[in-house]
Amino acid sequence: MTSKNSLTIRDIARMAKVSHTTVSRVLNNDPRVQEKTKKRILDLVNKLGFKPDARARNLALKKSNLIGLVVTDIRNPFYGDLARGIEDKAHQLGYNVIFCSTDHKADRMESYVNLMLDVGVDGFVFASSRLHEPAIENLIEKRFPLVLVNRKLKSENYSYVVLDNFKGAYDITKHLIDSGYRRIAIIDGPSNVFTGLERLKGYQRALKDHDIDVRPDYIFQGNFARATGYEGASRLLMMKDRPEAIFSGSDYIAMGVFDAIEELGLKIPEDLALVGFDDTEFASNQRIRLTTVSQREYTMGGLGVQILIDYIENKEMGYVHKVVLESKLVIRESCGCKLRRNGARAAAASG
Amino acid sequence: MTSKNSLTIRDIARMAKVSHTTVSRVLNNDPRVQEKTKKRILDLVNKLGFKPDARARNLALKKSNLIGLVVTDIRNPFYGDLARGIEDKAHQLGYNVIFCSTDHKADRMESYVNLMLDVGVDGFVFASSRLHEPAIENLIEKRFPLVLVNRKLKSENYSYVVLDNFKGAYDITKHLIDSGYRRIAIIDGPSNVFTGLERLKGYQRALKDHDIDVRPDYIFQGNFARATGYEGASRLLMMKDRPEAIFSGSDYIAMGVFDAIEELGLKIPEDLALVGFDDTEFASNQRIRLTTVSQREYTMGGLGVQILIDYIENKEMGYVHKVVLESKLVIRESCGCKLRRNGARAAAASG
DNA sequence: AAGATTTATGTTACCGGTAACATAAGGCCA
DNA sequence: TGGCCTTATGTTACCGGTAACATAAATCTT
Repeated sequence: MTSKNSLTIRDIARMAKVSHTTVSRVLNNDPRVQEKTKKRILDLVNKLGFKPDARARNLALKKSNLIGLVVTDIRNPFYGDLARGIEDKAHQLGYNVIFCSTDHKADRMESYVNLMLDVGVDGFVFASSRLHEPAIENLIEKRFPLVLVNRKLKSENYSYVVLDNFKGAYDITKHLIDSGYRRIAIIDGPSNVFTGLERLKGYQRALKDHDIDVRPDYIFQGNFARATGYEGASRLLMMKDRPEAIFSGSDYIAMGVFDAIEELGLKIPEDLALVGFDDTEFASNQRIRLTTVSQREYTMGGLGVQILIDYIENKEMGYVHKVVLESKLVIRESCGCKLRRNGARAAAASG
Repeated sequence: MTSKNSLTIRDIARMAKVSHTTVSRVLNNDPRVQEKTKKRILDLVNKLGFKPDARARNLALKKSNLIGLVVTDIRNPFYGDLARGIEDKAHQLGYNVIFCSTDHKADRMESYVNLMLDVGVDGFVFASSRLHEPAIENLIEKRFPLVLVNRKLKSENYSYVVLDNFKGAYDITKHLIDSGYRRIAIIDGPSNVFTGLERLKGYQRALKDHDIDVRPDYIFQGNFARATGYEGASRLLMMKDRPEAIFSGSDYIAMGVFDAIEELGLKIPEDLALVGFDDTEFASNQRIRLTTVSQREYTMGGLGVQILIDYIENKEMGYVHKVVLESKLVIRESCGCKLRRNGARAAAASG
């Protein structure tokens, strides 16, 4: 072969003096073939290094064993972890993964979905989606196999695997409150995205439950990226009554907050308590020690494809799986709770 | 459709009262169709939302427009960047990308290559490979389209895009020397991998060129991961005449070095100078400010696929492209050069 | 031992596109 | 006005697998 293996099962058949169907049977482990015939064919196949053409098989079976993965940006380590979880499970189940990054742009979403549909993917894992996403809703309506991971839409008629973002945000905000902070700001992703919205809600609810005013000027929204953290922190820390604590909607945002803080010469946690969300490698670095919320994105990804493939392979049972994973608070140093525990107790008692 | 669009060009043809070939022609913008016939067909296609079956086309054309990307671990941000560069360029050229992570395990490499071959990829981008990699060498021999990115094999009969790793390592080591350090250790990836080997060589050569002994006990090798950095630094910093400076073969390794250093209560750069390689987001964080070597992995990825697709589409001109990109030193604070410049000048003059 | 059943294998159609090769109709030219 | 060329479209085969159905030989029944 020069690059296309030009041998076909008919060639093998001719050489083995059988019909091509028999060869096909051998290759598919069909029991209806005599042992010695099977051996003769297999020997030839091995000797010649014959590989059946996947394109032909795909066509005949109407199947590609390909899964489309849609993320916001594969460069973001969060999606890297997710992708790896998906990849491992998919390979284990005999599927390959094709991916694309939408950057949250509607037109990219649209065209990538079409591109992947063109390729003939058997199903989709969407890890990027706004709360309202026509391209996805369209597929759901057509009952095309798909699952959302770390995302939800407004509607509920599809399968998803998400973390309990609301609770994660609530818990970490509460942790700040319990540590004695009152002036707590949030730098978050957009609220037209599930995670952004839920984290904002969790934050707001935690404040309300502890009789702390939700100040609009303590809410900064952008995307989940580092630049947003930098801008948000720069803005917030210029205020006359600047916050004592910042809850970043993602560790990546927190990274940007660190950028700003170092520039301003402030210390964490002494001058500002900072917490994040995701528990990325960055957060666990000993120089950073960011208190955050653990996501288990690898697990989410794995669960997601598993559900998807299940659906692809037994689509008659078309019911929907909704998985909500528990969030877990990961307490390190950046929240300053170890410094302020005593004050916290007092405050909690009075609240 | 339930998930498989069951319309075919023959259905459209029947409705438009033409032959299926005419429909095929319209879909492929073949000029040999009358305008009004074309319009009639196009109207039907749009009205019914007809999409030609990619599997059938793939079979007929012996092409899949799919590229296989092989990385070590997609979770590693370095590969994330690379993947994104590849993805963007591939999409732009009408290709999709399917990926897998080998973790540098030979059997995974072998089986993933086969899996992707099964899918029918038109070519490969290998961003993971040891210096000797039978699975890849095998493909090269068969003249299967492929390109290596950030990796080379021992042989030279294939296309690749790499950074000048030797020079990058040389320069950054020299920078440490110029800053006045003499006891310089290295924590590197394995030397059966191109990048690991070249970086080690660059380091050694820089020392030799400045009449500094290459001490074997200052060389710690593992993989390019964080844990290696942690272990290496822990070991090196326990030595009686511990190094004044550490060159980490990757920023990710450097991250592990930070872990160890914080635990030991040492300061960077006062107690230890630290430099990395890759210029990841971590390195540029203001809390970290790691001096490192910029890789331009996004660019490398893009160039890589471009060469690959070129080859796929005009394979007659089967010659090989060898691209070596310039490395660039990114000087931040972790190397301590700003503190020691003066001493450095003196040392350089005497060396 | 004849008919029923099982086993091994072959024949043929099909999946849904593309493409080489007809063919029929209209325009052009001498 | 008949032959030639061009243009629009159709016929048929093909890409390389899978699968339903057919058939022939071997084995099992009774």
